[in-house]
Amino acid sequence: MGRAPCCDKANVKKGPWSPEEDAKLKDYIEKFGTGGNWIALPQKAGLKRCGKSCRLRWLNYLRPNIKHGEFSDDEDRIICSLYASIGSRWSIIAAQLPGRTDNDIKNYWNTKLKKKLMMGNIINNNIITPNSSIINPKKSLNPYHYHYPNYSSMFHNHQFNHYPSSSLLSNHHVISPSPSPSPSFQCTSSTLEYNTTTTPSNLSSSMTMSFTHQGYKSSNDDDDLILMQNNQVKDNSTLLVFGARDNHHHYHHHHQHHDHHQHHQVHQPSSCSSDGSCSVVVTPPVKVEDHHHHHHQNYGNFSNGVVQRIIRSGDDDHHHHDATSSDHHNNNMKVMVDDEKPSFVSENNNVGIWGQNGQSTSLLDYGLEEIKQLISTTNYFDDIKAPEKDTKVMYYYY
DNA sequence: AAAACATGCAACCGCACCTTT
DNA sequence: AAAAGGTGCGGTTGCATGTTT
Repeated sequence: MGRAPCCDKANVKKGPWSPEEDAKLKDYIEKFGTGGNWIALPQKAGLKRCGKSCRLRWLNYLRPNIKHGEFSDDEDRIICSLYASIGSRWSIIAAQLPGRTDNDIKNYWNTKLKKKLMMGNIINNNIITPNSSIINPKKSLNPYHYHYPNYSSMFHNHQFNHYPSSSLLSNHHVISPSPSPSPSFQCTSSTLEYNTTTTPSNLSSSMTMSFTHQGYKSSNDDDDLILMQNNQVKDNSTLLVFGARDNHHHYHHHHQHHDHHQHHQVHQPSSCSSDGSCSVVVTPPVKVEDHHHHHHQNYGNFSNGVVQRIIRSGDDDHHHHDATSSDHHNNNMKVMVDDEKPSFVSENNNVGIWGQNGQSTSLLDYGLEEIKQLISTTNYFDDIKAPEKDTKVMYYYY
């Protein structure tokens, strides 16, 4: 049995708003406010509209300081980066863009920005042939140390990377991320308590790799840990891993993993490793301002196109209080990177969140490729499937 | 010129969650 | 404690407009 409709559909107007309706609604709200009750508002305001419709019209169009029109480069970057870190939580993303509505951003992303990202770039010819094997990042680091003022500059490069369709998911290429100076930002309460300032200038390269499951399963079937294979990283690198194992199916799969409203995964890139360690820690996501939720879904795994955090060990993790499924066993998974086959080990303490010595990397510093990766493993190319056991992750080397 | 197709965007819908009774 | 009411979110739809054939 479904719930009762919020209004009498038969006596309610639908479709576009007329200027008269707009005026009525605007006048009423400016005089009396919403009264905390959208359902009752249309009747009081003399509108034959559903309360939800009034609310939407007000929030998305009529309320003051709504910004329409072109998105700026900065806005693009913020949207991209936040999308990479928290997925399609449009309301949260909108909170970072004054005057923009979630609906606006959502539409913009779906119709333009995503396409820009997928089609409009690979940077400065830093393309490793699609069929190349795993790249030794050491050889790739320095030559690809570029800086871009913003995403827009990348969009305009138009140096297309003509992937064969499936290679988007399975092959390896090196790009230069966009270590642009990014604005710090603060989220409102109930969103991300995140306030950061700087972008490392030493971000040097990134690459994608494929990984294969090695049979590890956590207690939760969805929490597949991964092991790297053929990894040749050897230096003081710190890695960021972007998980994107597509162990679900199509379009909707990530939605069920959104515990939307209160859970917000925070991706916390690390600062430069300076202690000689090659270790990387996969931490579970952070739950922010969660006063209400008690069921946690899959936030610690590599599905659903939401980035995972990988940060170097040795730092304080004062935010790490959300026991997601993947860390029922271990608070963290640690990836040891060395000459030999790397492996995960548990790491139960000293998890760095904000980087070392107060240095932090903005949430807004995701590279283009990372976002593309996320797009490609969520819903943009539904027809492209990774092999069953493959997992795509993205690395950042510092 | 007009039909077909593509695009962008405002608005709607169902659902999950929160609050009130 | 449970049901009902209200809110807000993300996904989807439908239409107006633009573009291509």
